[in-house]
Amino acid sequence: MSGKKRLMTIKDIALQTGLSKGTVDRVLHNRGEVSKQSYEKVMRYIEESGYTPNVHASLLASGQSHRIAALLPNHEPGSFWELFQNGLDKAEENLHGLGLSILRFGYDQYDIDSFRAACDELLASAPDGVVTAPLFLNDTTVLARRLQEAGIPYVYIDSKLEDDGYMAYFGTARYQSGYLCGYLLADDRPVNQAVIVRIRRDKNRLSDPTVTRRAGFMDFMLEYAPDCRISNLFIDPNDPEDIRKELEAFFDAHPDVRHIAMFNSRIHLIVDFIERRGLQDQCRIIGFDNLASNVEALKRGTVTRLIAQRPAEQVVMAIQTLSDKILFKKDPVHRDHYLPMDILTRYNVDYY
Amino acid sequence: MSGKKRLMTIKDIALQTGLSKGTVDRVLHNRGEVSKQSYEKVMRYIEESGYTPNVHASLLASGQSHRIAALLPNHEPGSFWELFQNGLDKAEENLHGLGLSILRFGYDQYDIDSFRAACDELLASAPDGVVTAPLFLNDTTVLARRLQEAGIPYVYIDSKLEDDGYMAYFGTARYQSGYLCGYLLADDRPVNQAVIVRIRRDKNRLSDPTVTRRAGFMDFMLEYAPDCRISNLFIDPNDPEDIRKELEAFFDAHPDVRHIAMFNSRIHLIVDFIERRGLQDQCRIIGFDNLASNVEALKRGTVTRLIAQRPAEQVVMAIQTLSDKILFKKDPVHRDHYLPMDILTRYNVDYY
DNA sequence: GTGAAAGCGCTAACAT
DNA sequence: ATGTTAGCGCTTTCAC
Repeated sequence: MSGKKRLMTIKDIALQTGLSKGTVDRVLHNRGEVSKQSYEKVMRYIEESGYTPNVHASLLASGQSHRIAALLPNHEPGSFWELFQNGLDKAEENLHGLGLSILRFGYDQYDIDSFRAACDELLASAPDGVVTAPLFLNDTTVLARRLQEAGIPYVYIDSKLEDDGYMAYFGTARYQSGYLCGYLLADDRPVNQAVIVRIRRDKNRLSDPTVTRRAGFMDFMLEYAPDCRISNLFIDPNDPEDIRKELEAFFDAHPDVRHIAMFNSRIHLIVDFIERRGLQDQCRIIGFDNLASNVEALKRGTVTRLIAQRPAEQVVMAIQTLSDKILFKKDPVHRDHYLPMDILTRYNVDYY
Repeated sequence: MSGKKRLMTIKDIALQTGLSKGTVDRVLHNRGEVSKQSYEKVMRYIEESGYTPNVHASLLASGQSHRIAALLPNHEPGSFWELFQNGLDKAEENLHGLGLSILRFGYDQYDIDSFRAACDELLASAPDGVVTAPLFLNDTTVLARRLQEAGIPYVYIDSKLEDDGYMAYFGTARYQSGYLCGYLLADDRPVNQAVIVRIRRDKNRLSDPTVTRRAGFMDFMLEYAPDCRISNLFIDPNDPEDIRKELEAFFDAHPDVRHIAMFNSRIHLIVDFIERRGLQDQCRIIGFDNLASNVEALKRGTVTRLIAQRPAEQVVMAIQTLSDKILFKKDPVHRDHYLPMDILTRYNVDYY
């Protein structure tokens, strides 16, 4: 087994072109200090021969260990952001032995000062690459600018800013995911009434993914169920009593509503009420994201569908992209990567 | 940027233990020819210090190029097996420069002799790892035994044999995918009649994925729509005229059937008929696999849902697993990997 | 049983 | 602008 098929090396190229290894290396890395003539001779030969550099030798010789910084909100157990941390753990495995490590920077997503402090720490650590999810729009823009100035590549996940300096983005298409939500809720059956449950809060400066999703949802409904009356109901996520009261009042006033959607990851908040009121078998309920509590409700049959956006995969791919850049100088082919919106039912969720 | 954090090397170990690099290496690789005393001194120091070998140096020094053999049916364009070839292409990119290459062995899935010939070729090439999808059950078992004897690790994709020697399996849960198909077809609405369209053919010795899927489907229906009359309709995939005739006869005899399922990748075969007869807006049609022709029909709205099984990802993960084993001696944590069954609708299919 | 030394393919510093 | 050279950490041969 294991053939010893000797592949071409820069030494071969040097020999064939009558130049030295050093010059070939300069060409390969666009380091300049090479005559146009030599440059072209080498390039031509490389293309003809299909030479590929030996990654192991390259990495060994340059012998550096690199670090990727991950800037994400602190996560309570079972929350949306924990799904991303799982991705970080997974990515870290892949990096093992490749001379790459991950530095994690956390902050309180409701405290902009903690975010700023984390940014400062991050920059002070002088990483070779950064992955982050833009939550504080303005301050992330500031961070982006500082990273650009330092020549540090950065990748957005979950959502992106249009700052033109990011190397890549991994996330889902939000408008489309709202549209899909409409389809899953209302396609193929008459729907006269529906309710969108929303979070009542002051969202000072925070990016809100649900706005775009709601737009997609409304457009679907406008087209396919134009006569459907769509209500909006606001709840306080941190006050179970408020949730109960609001839902109760709503369903007392609208006893015929059987279609419910929520555009954030908190569909689990209403599950308790639905089950207490015995509505679970009559309602079609669509939510987002495979948090443990959401998945439980899906498997019980209370939640009808979850639309999930592969948070861990977003992180893994972001880190992969950064390590390709850092180690192999490979740029991503595309900049924006819209990952699949997975439709989860009680019968396929176990395989995700 | 880029820290030069020097990690520990075997040289350090040699210095600290008062031995030489050579002896340390012998210990690290259990090559024997080392006194018990030295062996233990080294082992102890390694554990204390948490030394990790530098993979790049190791691979560079041993300087071998390895090969992974892929044994898959030849693929007509647009067919199920072509999706796997895409995975091979993708995997090959990742291997580039890692000293790993892929050898492809094809065969005619309806000609067992061509399969046997391919097996012989494969073994003659003495690869370092093998990935294959078991179609000819008996002969794949033979291959598996020969690979075991040769000490060559092999990975199954798409389906697996219970031969106890395979290193890993990547595929979907078939029974569950059939059950899911039933759910997508019949949940949440009354269904009195349904038809399963099947392929009429002689399946000599071939593994048939649809058997298990059908079982899952029937179990779902038995539980949730016990009164539904389920017909089976057989068509010849290579004879469009036969398809038209059979479908026509069926729908003339059962004009009220509005629910259709197919458990292989050929749902596209019936699309033409459905559209000609103008049934597309009245039928709920579920098929498997994201072949281009299936996806087109999904996007037009004729096919309602596709259940897809990530064929390319199966291949990529299989190759990844093999290369981890071959290059880094890493064994997979799990043996069997059931990949998600993706539910594709016209509104999320573009993101897959 | 152990040590010394050459060399894997590449990088980078230093000559020229 | 180009060539030379000394490693990077490990494997492997060969001598002792």
